[in-house]
Amino acid sequence: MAADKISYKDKKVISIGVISELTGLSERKIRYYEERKLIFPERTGRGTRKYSFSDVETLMEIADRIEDGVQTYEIKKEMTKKKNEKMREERNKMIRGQINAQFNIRK
Amino acid sequence: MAADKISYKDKKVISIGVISELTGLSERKIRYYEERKLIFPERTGRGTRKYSFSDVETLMEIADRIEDGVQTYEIKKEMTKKKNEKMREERNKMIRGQINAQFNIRK
DNA sequence: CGTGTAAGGAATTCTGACACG
DNA sequence: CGTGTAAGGAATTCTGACACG
Repeated sequence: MAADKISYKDKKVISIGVISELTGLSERKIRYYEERKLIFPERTGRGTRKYSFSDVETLMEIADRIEDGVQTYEIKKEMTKKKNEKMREERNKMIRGQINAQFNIRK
Repeated sequence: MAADKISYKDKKVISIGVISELTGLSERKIRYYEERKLIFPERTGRGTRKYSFSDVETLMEIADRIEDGVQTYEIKKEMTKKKNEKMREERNKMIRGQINAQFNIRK
């Protein structure tokens, strides 16, 4: 159930034309942000890019940062930082969970 | 928030080629089920069909029924019936909610 | 009835490049 | 650096039709 919801948001099924409409960004911009490693579409068998709803959100954030005059390289650093913070959080949650499990076993 | 989740599942953004891959159905079949009013894609400005993740689920159900030898007309009736049941349920929930609200006001 | 296929056109997407700055 | 654009090719999608049954 929960896995289903994740898959809708992250499943790469949207073509660049629709992404362009959804984000208001030109296809040129979208391809350029990929070149700068800010976005990672999948490719179909014959090379067409496919994006997810998550990618739409990421692109909106990128567009905001660009508007603020931030360079793609800086944006990439920001995004990496955010991702690491999230991973640390997840890890801590897991460790806490395991500690609790230990206590429960001893009871 | 809740509205966001609905929008991902029901947002029509997927082209027929991807839908074909996702469902394993030929494009011919997918277009035919539309002709028989079982599925309702949106169209982009220039006429390209766009489907949602909900449509993927609906198509899988249709494929199952077809495999059972059920005709499209019957499938349509089944789907209409199911939809009506769901709407009755929703309505009852709402009425119950309003009755509860009435009681709360009197308290 | 449900589905495959060949047909021709229109729209989409792709890449590499030139341009401006 | 970020983005527009013209260029040419390849892949996608669309419709209406013929076929089988």
